[in-house]
Amino acid sequence: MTSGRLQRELKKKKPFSSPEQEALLNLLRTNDQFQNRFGRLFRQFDLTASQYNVLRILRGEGKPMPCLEIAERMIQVVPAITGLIDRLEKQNMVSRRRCTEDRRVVFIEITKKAHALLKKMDGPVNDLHKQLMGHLTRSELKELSRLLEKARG
Amino acid sequence: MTSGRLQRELKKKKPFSSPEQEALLNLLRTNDQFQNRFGRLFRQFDLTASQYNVLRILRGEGKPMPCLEIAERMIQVVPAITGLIDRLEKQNMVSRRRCTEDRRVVFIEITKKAHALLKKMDGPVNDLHKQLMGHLTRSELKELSRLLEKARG
DNA sequence: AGTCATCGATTGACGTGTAAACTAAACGCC
DNA sequence: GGCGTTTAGTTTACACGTCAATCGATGACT
Repeated sequence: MTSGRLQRELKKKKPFSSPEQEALLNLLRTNDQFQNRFGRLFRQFDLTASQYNVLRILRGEGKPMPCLEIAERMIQVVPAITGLIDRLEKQNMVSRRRCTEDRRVVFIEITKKAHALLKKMDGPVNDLHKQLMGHLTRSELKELSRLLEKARG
Repeated sequence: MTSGRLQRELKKKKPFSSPEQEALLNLLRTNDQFQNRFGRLFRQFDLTASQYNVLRILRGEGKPMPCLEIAERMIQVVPAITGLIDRLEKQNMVSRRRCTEDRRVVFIEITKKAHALLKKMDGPVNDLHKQLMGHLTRSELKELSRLLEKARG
């Protein structure tokens, strides 16, 4: 009976009403647990998960990006980006620059300070990836990714 | 090349540095998408996901519960529960009652109004479960649960 | 009995996610 | 040129989630 584990974790009395429900709750719970772990790691560097995410996106792009494009890649609702950028700007992690051709768009640029911070974090972040997922075999990881993509699709 | 899908979704230029990272990001993304769907459903009934969760726990238990026990089952940090209960109480979904033997603990009880609301929501919630996960076969669902439990463990 | 540690719950400060309404710039089209 | 629409970004209001600090009630120990 492998299906008892989540039930036990939730101290649930009745079994799950369907495998769909069980998989869903497993997903939510695993995600929650992992996010906590990452949150704690990021906090050691005075960043939140979202802030780290923004910086990663900017580094990956390699050049300044408009606000909206960042928001899209984060699947984040637009208004939230403003405050996020505000706080990063206050910490000198990014800088805003108004585009001259289209004065509606604001370009966000990552600073040297942020670059250095990210570099310092790369090791620990990768370690955590390995720690959270490393005990799955390579084929299990591929299968997990496949199932999640199928679920999303 | 099945691994291209998430990369495309994130408009990422470089491939993932490891299967661990890819699985992790797939997890985060799938979770996010599903939470949005549920959030939208709950909002139609003027509830948030957390509030619904509290009510489900209370209904499942079948009798009043102390605050702390609810918090534990939600994996939620304790202080957040207070406000959550506050809002539910304001909507007459739960009621607080101080325990007489140990005056530190506060028992939370679900109201008839909440019971009726939950009953009305059961159908739609189950439908959404099916919609989100129903296109996976039974054995895929079991495998997904197994992998997630293993990842957590 | 008196003091100290612990426990259940709460409060306050901060960052974030969501929706709705708004500003300002750019575009489209006559 | 002028008018409406679209677009990028912001503000505001509210619900969380997290941490640190608090408060009253209980328990434990001497």
